[in-house]
Amino acid sequence: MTQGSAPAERGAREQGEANGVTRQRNEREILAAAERVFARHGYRGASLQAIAEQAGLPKSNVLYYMGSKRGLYVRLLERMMERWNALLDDISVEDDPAEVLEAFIRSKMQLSRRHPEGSRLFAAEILGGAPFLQEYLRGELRDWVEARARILEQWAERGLMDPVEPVWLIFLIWSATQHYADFEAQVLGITGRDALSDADVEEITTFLTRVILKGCGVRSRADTPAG
Amino acid sequence: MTQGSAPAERGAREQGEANGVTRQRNEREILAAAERVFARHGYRGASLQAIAEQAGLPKSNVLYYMGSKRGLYVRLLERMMERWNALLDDISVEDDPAEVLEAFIRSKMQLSRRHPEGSRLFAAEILGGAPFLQEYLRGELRDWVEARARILEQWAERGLMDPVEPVWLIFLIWSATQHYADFEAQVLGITGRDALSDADVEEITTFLTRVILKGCGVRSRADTPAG
DNA sequence: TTCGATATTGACCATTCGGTCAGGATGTTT
DNA sequence: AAACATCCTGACCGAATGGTCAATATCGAA
Repeated sequence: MTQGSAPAERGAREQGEANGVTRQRNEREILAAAERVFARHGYRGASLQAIAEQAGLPKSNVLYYMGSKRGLYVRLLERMMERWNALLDDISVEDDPAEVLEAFIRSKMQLSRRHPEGSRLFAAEILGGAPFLQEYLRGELRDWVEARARILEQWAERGLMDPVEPVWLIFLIWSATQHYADFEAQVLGITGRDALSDADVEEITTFLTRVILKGCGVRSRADTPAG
Repeated sequence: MTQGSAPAERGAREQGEANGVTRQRNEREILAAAERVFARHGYRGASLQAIAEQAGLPKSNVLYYMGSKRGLYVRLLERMMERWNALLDDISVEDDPAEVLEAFIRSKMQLSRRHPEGSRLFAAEILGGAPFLQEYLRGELRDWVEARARILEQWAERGLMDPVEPVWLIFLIWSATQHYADFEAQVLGITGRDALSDADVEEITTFLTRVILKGCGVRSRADTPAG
């Protein structure tokens, strides 16, 4: 269950050049199917058979493309981490807190909406104790949080927002936005909908932005249009 | 994967009377072990072998007590739902919004802290599309939410808080509190701790209460001690 | 001590798991 | 057409899966 070094899988090795259309399509299909199955059942609970069926390919073919179950899983996690890392990559103390926080909430919400399966895959991994992501959490992601936490602190010092613990605030935003992907089944069951519409998502985003910004004492243009 | 009616399992049937000490202890041990394993790996990913090992019993004995994997799982879910249902069971429009909301956040936080495995078990179930809990979500829980939503609306009408969409607010509180159980691995990895102390939990609870109450325009005694 | 009920568990079963491999299909280059 | 490399997949493997069952062990009541 640790990550270790890739054991030189037989197939699927840097065929970026000699790629056919079929290969690309199959690979895409497998990744999409695997994301669904892993998200739904977790690493152990997912079976290559189920993934193959959803991808419309024989199991052997999946292994031919991906080498191993573990390799496939790691690849999916890495793809999700890339999407994640692209979030809010360049902010500085000079930026407007209201704008940045709203952009954060909005982009995080969109990430959950655009990639619900990937979001759930990530959630399942963390839920299981993050066996494959320990290193990432204690390294990259920790630095990411620290850097943004310092900016939030400086905003507080300048009186642009309340002096709240920045890390708890970041967690609050993460959890609130992630919720609508990870707990989709619950949200839909309780609200009695088949799916969340774009309008729903926009409404929720507005709600979260308003409550969280106001809750942290961030001066938002919406609240003080003439100030 | 649907719930259906229990198929009259062979063993473990209303032995509430003729119970020995051993039975009680074994049952408790099995349930605790199963909760851990199901929480970590989900329903499909969990194995009776692993549960039996963690409970210090042979696999056959686990089946003797619990009848089947499915039965064991459902029993755990029901136990968790009972704990959940006990939350905030009696509130009325006459109550003080600040007090009620703080009590909600605090008790939900304590539930996640006291039963982290159960909390993660529930999360895994929802993550997988809630195959066993559809009925509960669309029935009991939905009513629970509706009832509280109406009270929140009335508070807003009376000007005791901002007119926010109550359901989104309830989801916000759920997600923010649940986060510290479900994403514990992430929280610990990022904050660099081995575990969250009581003091940490108290600090987080205070933070959440302050931000959310302020964010919804609820007048809290902490903010206006002389008002 | 005897005896019926309950508790316990090792052996076993059919099925599914991730993964291997030989060999045929396909396609590109000469 | 010949030769070569890549692609594809059915058959198969040992291990693990949830579950059954018969045999044994344990224990309270007679």
